[in-house]
Amino acid sequence: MSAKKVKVRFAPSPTGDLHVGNIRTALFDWAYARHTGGTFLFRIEDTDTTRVTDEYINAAIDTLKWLGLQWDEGPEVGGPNGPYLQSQRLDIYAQWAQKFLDQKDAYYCYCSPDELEAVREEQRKANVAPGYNGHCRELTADQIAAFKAQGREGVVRMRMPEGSTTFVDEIRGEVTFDHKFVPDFVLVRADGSPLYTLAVAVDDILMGVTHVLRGEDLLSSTPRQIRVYQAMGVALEDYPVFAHLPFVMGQDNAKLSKRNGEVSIAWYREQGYLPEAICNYLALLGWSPGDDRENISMKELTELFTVEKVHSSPARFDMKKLEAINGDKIRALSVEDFAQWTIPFLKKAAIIEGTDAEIALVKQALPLIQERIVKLDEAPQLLKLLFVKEFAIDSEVVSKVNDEGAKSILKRAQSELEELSTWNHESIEAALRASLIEEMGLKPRIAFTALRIATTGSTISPPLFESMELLGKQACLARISLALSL
RNA sequence: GGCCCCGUCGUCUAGCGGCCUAGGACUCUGGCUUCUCAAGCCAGCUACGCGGGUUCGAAUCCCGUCGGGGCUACCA
Repeated sequence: MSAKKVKVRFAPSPTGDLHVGNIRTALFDWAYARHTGGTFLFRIEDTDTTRVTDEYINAAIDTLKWLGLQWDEGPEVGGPNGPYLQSQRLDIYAQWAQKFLDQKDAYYCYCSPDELEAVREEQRKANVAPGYNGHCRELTADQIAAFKAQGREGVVRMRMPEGSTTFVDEIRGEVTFDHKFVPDFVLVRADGSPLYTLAVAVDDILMGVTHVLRGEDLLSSTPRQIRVYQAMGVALEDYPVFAHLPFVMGQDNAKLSKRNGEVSIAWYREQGYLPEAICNYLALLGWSPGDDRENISMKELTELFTVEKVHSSPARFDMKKLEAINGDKIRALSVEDFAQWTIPFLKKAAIIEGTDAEIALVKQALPLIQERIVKLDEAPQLLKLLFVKEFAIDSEVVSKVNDEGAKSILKRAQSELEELSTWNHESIEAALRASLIEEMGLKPRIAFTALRIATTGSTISPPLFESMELLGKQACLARISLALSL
């Protein structure tokens, strides 16, 4: 391998929201670029105008930023090899296509889609490898004129010579494709627009990409890219290094889809997964540092990541493990960072409006829930007891504080708490234990459950005494009175 | 069908000829702790797809087989 500076590209085709598989690829691309001190290039492959939209392009840019996968060249930041949207590079592809035609590496093909499909159908019936049959390979000028007279617009097709293509995949080793199974492929549509096969190869060369780390679904298209390099006159040593990453599969061993798990990163963001957790988890799918380490920061990933440690076998996506890692990352957050992440979720759930007083209370309460949640979107449910205007006990547990036993507990607690001069969780707990547990002889579980329901409205809450402290004496007593009046 | 890729606990993985009666993590089960829920701690279950070789010795090398996946577009 040459000593030239590494340049890795992430080049999605935004035909939808970026999904788990895309992100895993982006993460590895980014990590490899950072590990080697190279350049991370971000390119948008929007040659399929029927499927790519501006909305998806913007979402992709936004997602990469949110994840912290900062690119050195690409949309918004620019760079020496722009533009980085293929839709803005059409003239470049047209020039190369023309050059290939001039060199006779490519030719016009006038077969209609229906005719091609008919050929393929015949091949399937005859049990022959389906593919272009070379019908228009050697058309004469007269034949071309005849097609044009019929009003046909030709596509530009690349001529695949006889023989085979062998390349070294950094993950899989040497791979060979016999050209018998790589038919002449289309570079330019009849409407003059380029296809992936043309654009990807031209751009990787023109942009100086040294390493192509991409999904294994593109493995079998590699001989076609190499054919374009040859037609471009690229020297062998200037071909990029290929490494095809294994798939991320869904729970049922099918490709990840809506059916077998949420795939859109936007969904994970809304659920309250931290980017660091997503990246940490995804890093472990198809790669490992080689030892038992699993808690890996972004910085550590850039230090540890090598292509040699990437697997060749596909990995299944496991939401449970992601949740576990997310919980770990949440617990590791400073209160300040945890607050910054959580406040938007509280606002969105209309638990708080965002006043200074609310924020101050939130920050006091957050340590109580930090080890109790796995996703940020669980925070509103646990904290709402501190902020609700119209307090009400959850209907399904109301019956538990309705009976005489519960009322006697609440009455005693009420009188004890009214007497309390110092209002903090230590004093509250001390007073209640002395009266309810020791004097009344109640089991803590019984006594505090009744009180928990009365003051927090639920059987599940942050720690009781700390919650009462934050709620305040007045509110606590008001809620206990309310429960007693039921 | 053809071509290509892949195959260690349920899942992610460690392992690159002897350290393996196969290690870690998640999940699950049981227990401890406990004001609920968590967190934490302890314990347990469960794997080298199968069949042949090579070798003193194979999860590790070779062959076959079975299984899974991708591609087979004027998608990427």
